[in-house]
Amino acid sequence: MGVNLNHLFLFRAVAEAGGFSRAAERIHVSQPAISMQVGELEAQLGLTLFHRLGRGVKLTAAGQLLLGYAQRLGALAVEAERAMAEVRGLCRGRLAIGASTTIGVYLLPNLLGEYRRRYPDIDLQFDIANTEDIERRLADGTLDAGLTEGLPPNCDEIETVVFLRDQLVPIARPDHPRLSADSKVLNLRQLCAEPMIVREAGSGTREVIERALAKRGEKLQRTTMVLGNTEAIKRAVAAGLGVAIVSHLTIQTELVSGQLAILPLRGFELTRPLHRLCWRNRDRDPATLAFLALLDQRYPPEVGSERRLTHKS
Amino acid sequence: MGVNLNHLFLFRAVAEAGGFSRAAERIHVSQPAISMQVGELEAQLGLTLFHRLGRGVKLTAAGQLLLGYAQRLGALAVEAERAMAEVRGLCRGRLAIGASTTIGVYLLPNLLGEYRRRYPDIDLQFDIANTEDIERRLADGTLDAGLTEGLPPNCDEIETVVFLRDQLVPIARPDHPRLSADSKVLNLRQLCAEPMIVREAGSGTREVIERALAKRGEKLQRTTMVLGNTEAIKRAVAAGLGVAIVSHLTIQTELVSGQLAILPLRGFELTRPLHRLCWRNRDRDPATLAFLALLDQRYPPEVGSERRLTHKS
DNA sequence: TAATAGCCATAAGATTATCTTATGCGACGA
DNA sequence: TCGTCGCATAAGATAATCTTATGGCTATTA
Repeated sequence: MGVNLNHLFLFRAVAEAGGFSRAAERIHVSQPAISMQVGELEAQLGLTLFHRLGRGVKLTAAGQLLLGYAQRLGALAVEAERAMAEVRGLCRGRLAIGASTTIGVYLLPNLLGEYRRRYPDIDLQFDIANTEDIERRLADGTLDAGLTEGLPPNCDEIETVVFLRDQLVPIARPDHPRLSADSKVLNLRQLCAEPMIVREAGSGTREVIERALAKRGEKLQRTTMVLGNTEAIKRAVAAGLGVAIVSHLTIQTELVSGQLAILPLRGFELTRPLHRLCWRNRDRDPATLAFLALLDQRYPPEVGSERRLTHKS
Repeated sequence: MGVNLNHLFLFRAVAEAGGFSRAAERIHVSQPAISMQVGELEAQLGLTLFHRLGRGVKLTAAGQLLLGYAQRLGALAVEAERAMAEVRGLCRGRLAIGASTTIGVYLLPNLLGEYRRRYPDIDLQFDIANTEDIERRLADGTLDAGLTEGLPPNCDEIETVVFLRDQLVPIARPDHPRLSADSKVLNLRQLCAEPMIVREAGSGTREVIERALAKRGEKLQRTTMVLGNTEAIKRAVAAGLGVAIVSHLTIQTELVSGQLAILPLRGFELTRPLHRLCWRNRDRDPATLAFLALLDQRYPPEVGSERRLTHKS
């Protein structure tokens, strides 16, 4: 057929070894194999590549010209293989992650820090966006994976797994009367009677809370304040303006520093699933696989949590 | 085995056609052939190169990276083949010819002019040197062919063919008494008695002359002048300082312009063989072959004139 | 000069790569 | 839910390539 890299590789070996036999020995093939390949190369090009001297061979003018190309082709091929090996070995690549706000602010930075430490050569990209955007950008390939609080998309190409159940907990200023030593544990009704700082209507978090309360026949009695930002809510609570229900993820620092405290609550637990979104298994590249592995290591996924559309099987 | 240009060519076809079947159709191979080659490529690299979507395929990140290399490799391979085709088609190459003085000055310029006209893209190089130098430079590859007056080298690697018998003729000023209308044709003894302008002792030309005369029992009687240069001899003869014996090749112009004339001589003819030297057949490149063909066309070689060392056969 | 060793070419047979045809399986659109 | 499209797989055929054995030519050595 046509000329391929093998022909050129053998040709180069001969040129550099100065003889067919020497080249054969050096690259561990039989001498006739070299004879044939070089002969075929010469036949296909219609040119003599080597002067056959008694002892060894010497390049012809055409051979010298070809040697330059053979070397360049060989070097390029090696470079290509190296590049591929780098992708395989996570020394090269790109990882683009999209996350919804809470995850993006309170969970992902740590995770990506660890990722960067493990694979410092991977180009890291990270965006905070709403669920809809993440879904769209996953579909068009702009993102490799997404982490969302919202409802998973109804698209079969995208795998959706719950990787963590986020606890929503009531918080208050540490000197809140309900936290005094002799105070009893709250029940749900008592909590609802507290002055409550909430997110705006339409917020996913608020909807989750209200739906859960409604299910228990309760509703918030005193929404003293409506804020559009979790951080603002935390500060308002820390200032003693009321209590609030927020994701456990968002208050780690404040719990440690004593700026906020969790109100003990009895007989009620409010969680929402956090979803890991990405393309189905066969299409993931190494950088993405490594990210998913890291995520699964930190937050073991719930078995059977994958949500997929109806299948024939 | 290893990755070769065929794998990459098919890979590229798929990437550019946007699907296995489309690529197969476009390059006239069966679709499974593509599946297998791309599959093997992926297996060898340990990477997925294409996202298999329902309809058609799409490059992965690794695939995009590889595509760049595949394109560069393909382009380089095409360039190499084109370069080889140019050498084959005499659109590229070098021709280095060495010649002894007489041939170099009076014969080769015309010949190389014709060569240049036929193959304008061949890089032409042309040196005048003595036979020994030419032989050496042929051996080390600095020259592709040599044309000499001297004795051929006793080297079996170099083919030596007589391509022309150079006539050495006696010349005189056109008003020389021996050229008058009623003068009779010279014989050899009479010529030897003329005042003769000769090359220095040791010159190849002079040796040839003296040997030939000695063979006939004659010798030059009156060497009036010794000059180291054929052109000087011609001018001396034209000035009426004597007669000389020179190569027929060197006096074409002067015969036409009437500056010199040939002395008719009876019963004696002096020729010396001119040799064409070059490597044996199997090692000649196209540019050299074309030169030899041109030489043979202008000066058909004597059959059986090739001189070679003793062989077993 | 003859014998010898080194090196490339060739032949025959075995092995490996690659292609083709036929078919399966999953995805998409009506 | 059913065809249709497109890739994957299997089996058999073909072509490319390798290896061992051998021959011829060249250069070296006695």
